[in-house]
Amino acid sequence: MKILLAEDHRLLARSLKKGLEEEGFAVDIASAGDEADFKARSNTYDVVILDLMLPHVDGLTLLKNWRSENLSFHILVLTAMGTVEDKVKGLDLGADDYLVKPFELNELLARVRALVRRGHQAKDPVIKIHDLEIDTGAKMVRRAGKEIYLTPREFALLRFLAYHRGKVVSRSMIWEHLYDENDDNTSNVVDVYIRYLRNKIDKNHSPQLILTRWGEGYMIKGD
Amino acid sequence: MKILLAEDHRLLARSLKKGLEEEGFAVDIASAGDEADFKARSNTYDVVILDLMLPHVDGLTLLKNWRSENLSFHILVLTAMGTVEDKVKGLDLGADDYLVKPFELNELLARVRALVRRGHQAKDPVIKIHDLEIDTGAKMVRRAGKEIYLTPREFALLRFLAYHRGKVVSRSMIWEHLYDENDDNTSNVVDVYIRYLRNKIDKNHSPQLILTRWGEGYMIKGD
DNA sequence: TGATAAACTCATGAATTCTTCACCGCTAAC
DNA sequence: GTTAGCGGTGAAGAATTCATGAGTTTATCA
Repeated sequence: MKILLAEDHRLLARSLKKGLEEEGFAVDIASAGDEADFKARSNTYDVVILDLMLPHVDGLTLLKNWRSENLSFHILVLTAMGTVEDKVKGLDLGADDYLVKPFELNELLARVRALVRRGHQAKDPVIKIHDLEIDTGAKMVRRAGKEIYLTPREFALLRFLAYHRGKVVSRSMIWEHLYDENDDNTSNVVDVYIRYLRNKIDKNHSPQLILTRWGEGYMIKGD
Repeated sequence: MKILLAEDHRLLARSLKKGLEEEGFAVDIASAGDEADFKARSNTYDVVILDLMLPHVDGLTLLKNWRSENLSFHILVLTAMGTVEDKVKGLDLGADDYLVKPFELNELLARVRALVRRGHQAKDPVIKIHDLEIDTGAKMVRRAGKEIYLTPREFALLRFLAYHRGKVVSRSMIWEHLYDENDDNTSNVVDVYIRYLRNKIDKNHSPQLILTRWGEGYMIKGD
């Protein structure tokens, strides 16, 4: 299992490397953005641990590029405490997991292991539900073969539903995933976006894929 | 299923309460240590979610006391990131599970469900009684293989009965576990919901699973 | 900076669920 | 057998949740 650790802070990087190695991983370190990019492309890593604050090339940029090129490794993003927006952007841009600094080594190890596991059950970046295809890499959606344009939020919502297909997801869960602040959520944005999605995806099609469970939340049809 | 949420931070408490309620739990909130202690002793909770940083009476103290008195609820401890010692102490002092802030709602819900299950010595999230299956995770009910839709309250009632299968539960017990501290009861709602349940679950089936114990309450058949 | 798209808020009506209430039938006890 | 109380039942109204259309703010990009 090979891991790329893109972390600028030398001391932290070295101690994480040590911890990961004790766990049996092979660890490369990149201390700047461009270096991380180069290494990520020239080796085959199982997991890339990416600090968003990197010199030379910004972590978010890397994330975006890697994802759009559909590289095979999973990405675990590290963000500093308080930079909430990074977290949101990170997840939107396709990080597989994130961790807020400061964290415990054990926590990091657990999550890396989880990502490695995930990576080995050859997963298709394209989710298919009936005649709906969601290409999570290219951010492309098709229904009955026809391409559909979704705005970023719409796509994020659809992906979240699709990821939990066959299960009811509550508004709170959706809200938490799409937004960050747990503010006095009196708004009905989620409902509105469900409607937008239905207009683009379910309208003039059957069966309806987006279902409502009264008092519980929404759900996308399973297979 | 009734839950006490001992969390000081108002906004977080409210949003967690909402999330838990969408899951079908009745949630009381305590925003200070002494309040939590009082409520925990004067109600019968299935799970107490305890933030260790509480005003007035410290969470660790509560934990220690409750444990030494062998109270019946399970305890899920919330700790702030980085306070490692808290975590260790928490587990040593007998918390049943812990969660480090910030956490995802999904994670919390999963753990609470697990604790509820533990409290009733059920390790399978699917409860089976004769040809009735209750999936407490997916909130799905089947009788004789056929899927049945239940409203949130109906499901909550059935789940409560199922967890106490083979035992008689009084109306007041049912009422206490289905509603939170802000509701007061002078009606026969429980009877009415029993009827709704019977219509959906017992009608046209045998044997009858929901039994009446005259003058005592209701009971669902054991195995 | 203005034009355009996206994100969000708000108000309203519809659908569904929740609760109450009145009345009836049944059970248990005298 | 009578009776007092308990539980069952149907229906109506209250309350909650959803769907929807339109308008407002915010972000994006030339």
